[in-house]
Amino acid sequence: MIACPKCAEVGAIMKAGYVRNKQRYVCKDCNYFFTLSDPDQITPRKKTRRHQTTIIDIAKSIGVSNSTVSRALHGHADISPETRQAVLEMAAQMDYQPNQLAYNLVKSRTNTIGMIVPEFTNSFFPNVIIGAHEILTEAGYNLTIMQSNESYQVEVSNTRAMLANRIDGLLISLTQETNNYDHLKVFEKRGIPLVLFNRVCDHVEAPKVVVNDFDASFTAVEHLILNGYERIAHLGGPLNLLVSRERLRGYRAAMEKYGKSIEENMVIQGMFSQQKARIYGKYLLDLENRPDAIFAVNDSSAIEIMLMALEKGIKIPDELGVVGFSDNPESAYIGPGLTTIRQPTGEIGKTTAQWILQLIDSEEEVNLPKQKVLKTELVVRGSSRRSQI
Amino acid sequence: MIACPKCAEVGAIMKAGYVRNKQRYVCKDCNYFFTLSDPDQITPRKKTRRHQTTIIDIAKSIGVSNSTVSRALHGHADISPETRQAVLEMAAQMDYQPNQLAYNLVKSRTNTIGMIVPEFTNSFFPNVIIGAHEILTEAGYNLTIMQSNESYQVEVSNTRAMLANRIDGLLISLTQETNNYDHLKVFEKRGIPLVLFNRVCDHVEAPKVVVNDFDASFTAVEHLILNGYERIAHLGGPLNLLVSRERLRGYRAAMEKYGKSIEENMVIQGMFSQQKARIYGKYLLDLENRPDAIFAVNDSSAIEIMLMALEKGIKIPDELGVVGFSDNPESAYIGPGLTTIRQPTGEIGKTTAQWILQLIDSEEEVNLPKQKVLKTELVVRGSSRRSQI
DNA sequence: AACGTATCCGCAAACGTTACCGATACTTTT
DNA sequence: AAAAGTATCGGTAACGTTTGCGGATACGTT
Repeated sequence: MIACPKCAEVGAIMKAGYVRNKQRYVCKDCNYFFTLSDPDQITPRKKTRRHQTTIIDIAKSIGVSNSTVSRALHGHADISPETRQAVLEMAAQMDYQPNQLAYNLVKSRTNTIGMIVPEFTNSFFPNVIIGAHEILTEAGYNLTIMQSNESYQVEVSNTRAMLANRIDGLLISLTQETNNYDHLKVFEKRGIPLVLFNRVCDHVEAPKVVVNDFDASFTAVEHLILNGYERIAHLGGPLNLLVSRERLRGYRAAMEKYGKSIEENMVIQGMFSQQKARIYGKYLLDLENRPDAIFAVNDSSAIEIMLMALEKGIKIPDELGVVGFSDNPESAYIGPGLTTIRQPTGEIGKTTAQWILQLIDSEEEVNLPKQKVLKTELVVRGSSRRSQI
Repeated sequence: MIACPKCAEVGAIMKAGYVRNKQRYVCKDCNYFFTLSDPDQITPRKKTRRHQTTIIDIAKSIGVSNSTVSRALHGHADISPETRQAVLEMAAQMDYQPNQLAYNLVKSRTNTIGMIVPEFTNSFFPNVIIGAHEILTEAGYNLTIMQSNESYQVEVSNTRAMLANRIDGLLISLTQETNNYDHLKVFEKRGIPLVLFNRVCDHVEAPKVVVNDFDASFTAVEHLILNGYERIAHLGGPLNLLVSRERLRGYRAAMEKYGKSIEENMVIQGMFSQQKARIYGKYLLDLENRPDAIFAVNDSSAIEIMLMALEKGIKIPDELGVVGFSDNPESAYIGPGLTTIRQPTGEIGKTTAQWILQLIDSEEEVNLPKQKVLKTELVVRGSSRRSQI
């Protein structure tokens, strides 16, 4: 018969339904509910996962407490040289690897900086990453990178993941689609440092690292004008990005300064993509009265246009001047080299990283400048160097 | 006077040393040790860090237990629709973000795949990353990337960090310096899946994703030979990398097949770096009897050599044929386009990622093939297309 | 009534570390 | 020798989740 595990009574046991497919009993005497543990089903959940040696293992094997081990491993004070030595040796012997997860949980910090970039296809962001990586590694931080793939949705989900993983700070360059910034404001609210770079926006209270897009754009267009081009088109980026607006402003300013009239049908703001570049390029080159120069928002668009022009037999730079932006590696090598604006990509990364580190260290509100503007450089190559008229 | 906090005795209090620079007392009566809490130093560690709402907060505010909240949030069974609804609403209202760290700790998994690459400067690895990223994101995994910067030391410390962060799997492409593989064997021992790609090695039991380097190399050299080049030099990579050895083998095989004698002073194995490429290039081009073609281990080296040759007035492809490896973006645009081997970078990334996912899912030992070889493609451009003799 | 069943929820133990607060056992000073 | 100081160690509560195991209620069935 079945006996009550509590009062050892035998007579008062009654069935009392099922729990998880196991017969359940109740002892009417002591009102104790119970099920019979199935002896067949011994150790039902065995540790399949190999056990990683923990601090406790070390502690046990040399007969000290885990707090002692912890302190010894971290070179803390309050530990005698002998025990420290013993702990370190045992740790090495047992092949101990600290569990960062537990550490992170208790310290509420991860020593990890997150970075979200829209794309990897151009050389720009990889180079920024290299710069940031250098600084962060030096400071003992890890860098985890995500790619929003120019999609707002992905960007949002990326920030969520970053948040869930409790990164100590976020470096982000926005998607060309991004119009809503609530997902960034969450970081402010949580007090997690945030630095925007390159593709920045207003509407969010965070430091920004950019280049002097206005000046660069102005210089580029001025350069074209000084080389005798008159009817200069601008193939710009999406206007929700500050970069695009600044470059547009620079373009307009330069045109205005030199008294060139802007033909509005030759100012196009579009998305970044090869396909779009082809479409807009075709449009511009097929115009009744086509421009004699094009200032494009990036090198890949510029190159796309150059290739189309060459195909059509339009001579560069004589019949068409082209200037790009960013100085991709291929730009130096294409037909007549592509004149472009070189951005200090490594510097951007470094600056961004340094800034986030400062924000993390300084508990609250250092009054740093809201924005840092790095200098670009006009690289003149064949695509715009017209024999002076 | 000082009173004992326990027995309220006043007479029997004596000093009893210091703890952390604070005077310590003992009550001789009840043998109770204590320190005086400094009233000035009120709330010494105030919660500067903003409190993030936890599951417990939600539980309290709607009067259920935290286990109920947890189950509700995860769409578990055993929760009534009403409570689930209430929990979800409250979670949204309180702006709850799950703490992945705690989750990771209890589940012993992080849903994160680590990736270590030697460099970012060429387009190769970024493209691999794009491919891997796509697959992993789709499967709900995060990808965290580290850069070993072609340094063995950094690679080791990267693997340590990955280990500490308890990644679920590692994708790695080795440094050109890497000769010791103990840091990878740790992963085997721990049962953490590992996939090598591109820069792989023997000596470690893990799946490898590579391209058909031998065939590619053979094809490239054969192509040069068929274009009438006779004295073909090979600028290879460091021989501890399998890639380098395979490419060298392919080179030798092709030369042998067509009865070309190999002049051993024209076979150079060196490190990947622009500087080295320049040095070796100068050496080759300055040889008494210089080669009439060069097959280089990568495009940047090849381009470096092309530029040097052009500078010296050596005509490409007539006086010098050049073939590279990888098809960097700039290779299509340089002077006479650079003939090169296109690698399926995206595919490499995808394959690697798919493989690690399989390894994670299948508990132990699926007998997958040990190695996957992807196909490359010879891209013929101007640098090797000699007018047939 | 007495018993059986299904549904829903709570308790509490992990997960591995850190850090606060004491507690020993000595050594030194008075 | 008593009192005070020093150096070194331990106990244990967090950190925020998940989850196995039971408990409790409500309802259906003999």
